[in-house]
Amino acid sequence: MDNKKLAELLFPNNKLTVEEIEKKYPKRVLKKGAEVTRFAPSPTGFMHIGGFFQCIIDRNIAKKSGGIFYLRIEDTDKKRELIGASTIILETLKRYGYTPDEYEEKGVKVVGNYGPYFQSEREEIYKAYAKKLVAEGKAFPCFCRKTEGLNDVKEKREKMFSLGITEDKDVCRNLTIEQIEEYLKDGKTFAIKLKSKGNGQNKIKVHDVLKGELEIQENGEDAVLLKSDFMPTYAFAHAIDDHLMGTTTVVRGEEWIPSYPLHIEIHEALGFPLPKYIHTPLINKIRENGGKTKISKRIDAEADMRFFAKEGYEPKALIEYLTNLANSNFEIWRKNNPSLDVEEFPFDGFNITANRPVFDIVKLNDISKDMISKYSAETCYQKLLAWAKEFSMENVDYLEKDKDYVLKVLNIDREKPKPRKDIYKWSMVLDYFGYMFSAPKSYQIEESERKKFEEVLRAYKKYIDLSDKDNWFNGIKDMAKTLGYATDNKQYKQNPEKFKGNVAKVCEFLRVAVTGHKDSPDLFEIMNILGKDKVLERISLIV
RNA sequence: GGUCUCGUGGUCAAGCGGUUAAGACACCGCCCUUUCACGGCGGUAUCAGGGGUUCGAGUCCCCUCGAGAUCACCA
Repeated sequence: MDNKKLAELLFPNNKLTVEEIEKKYPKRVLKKGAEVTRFAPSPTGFMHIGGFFQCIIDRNIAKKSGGIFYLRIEDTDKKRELIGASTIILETLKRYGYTPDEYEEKGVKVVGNYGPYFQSEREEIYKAYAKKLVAEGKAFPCFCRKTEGLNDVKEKREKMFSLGITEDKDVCRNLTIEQIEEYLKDGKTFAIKLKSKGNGQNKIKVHDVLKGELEIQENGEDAVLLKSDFMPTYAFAHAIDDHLMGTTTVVRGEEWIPSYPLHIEIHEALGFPLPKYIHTPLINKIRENGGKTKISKRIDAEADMRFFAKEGYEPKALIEYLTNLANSNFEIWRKNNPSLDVEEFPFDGFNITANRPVFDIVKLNDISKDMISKYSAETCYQKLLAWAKEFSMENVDYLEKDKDYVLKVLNIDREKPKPRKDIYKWSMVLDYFGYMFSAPKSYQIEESERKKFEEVLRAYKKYIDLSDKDNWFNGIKDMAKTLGYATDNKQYKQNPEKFKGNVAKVCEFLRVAVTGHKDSPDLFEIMNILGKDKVLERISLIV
């Protein structure tokens, strides 16, 4: 068969040659050891936390080596594409301070010389390489009817599994040029498939940075390179783009390992050297039955990066949490360098734990609490306001009008050497300090203590003194003594039966009356900010 | 079903043939304290199981089991 003739037959209008393309994408001039990485999502919805996890690795590898981190949108499947998804992805990256070195904002701008960065705009490139492979006899047209609909595909798949078929050499590879000409004349559409030289029974050794050498079945399948709409498949586009764009290390999820041999064969057919591969572990969640499964868009809110924005998590807190998942020595570093930015951490992208981690929001909360506890009241206010403007408009007015009061509230137990650590996301603030804005709706008090509770409140009306903290407490102490409570904790502990309780108990009652809760920040601060009138007003609501 | 990956406390995990098996989160207790916290100190709890190799195994080998991923003209 005359392959050159076949190539012309199949691609009569594609004059762009591979040589011309290669000239447009010269080798990157970077310092020795510089790594080029990329994040290459398909715009099918929101940005997934697993994708962001990979971005952290990508960016660190590039940054630490003085290389390039770029964003490429893999929008070759029109059916699955969601309008606006690529914008969400870029916005998410920017929110976390991860603006790529090269990227494209559709209709706005292109940053970088290796674009277009949307695969749908690179059709001519893929066709040129496909044409070349056909001309070299390494690929062929397949006229088989496309499998329509997901159910058909699934059924066919199930059948193949049950039969244990590992090879799939396509019948169309044996078509004669006359047959092809005829099909073409009939207007039949075709896909371009790789003429695989592999054997599914053979094992080949492949290399992954994290897992080392892996032994997997060789690719034995005539995989589709160009779909019948002439858009490339992932495998084909990946090989071409990462070659042209100079990617040195491919970071992707470990779900790609099984198709790794295919990618290798495509690289070989194309004559491209293989980049390094890092197959990252998938992030899991614990399920009700105790098992773990990969964190999923459908059931886990945290899979969507927008969740953290909406909840008002600090971007850096999430970065630190995820960084720790990748490099667990981060915690020790953080302990030794409490004031450094996470960017300074000597991240090792080539040495990431191979286990599949379980996403633990409690741990994230802890990191976040610690971070926020170090902020000044003013910083808190600004961040809270920014969050409200984006996700809680109904509170913006109030926050702006009563800035001074909010600032006072935020300042409770803050800006001191050992600040309180309670706030971990901005969405919780107004609720958490709800009692500073309106009287509590319920009180955390047991019925058995109700009488004592009310007795204390009645008495306190006479003892209240907010002139300063000492006077305030002396007033409470005097009252406690009069009512039969211990004012000395040690005395109380020695003879608890002699007293109704200790001052602590009295404070608890007062706290509950004012805030509704048994736990709240410094009580004097709260009363002081509220003012004597409001405190008395709240007490009057009860007795 | 085939193939591959991964199994150290509840969770994240150090560990690379000899350790009292780090550390962090969570949990519990004590101390500090005018309350709640913060902080300090301490505690419970882990090598999936079974065989080897070795003077010695979480660490090396084999098997079993468990969990996960994948097998599309989706990425």
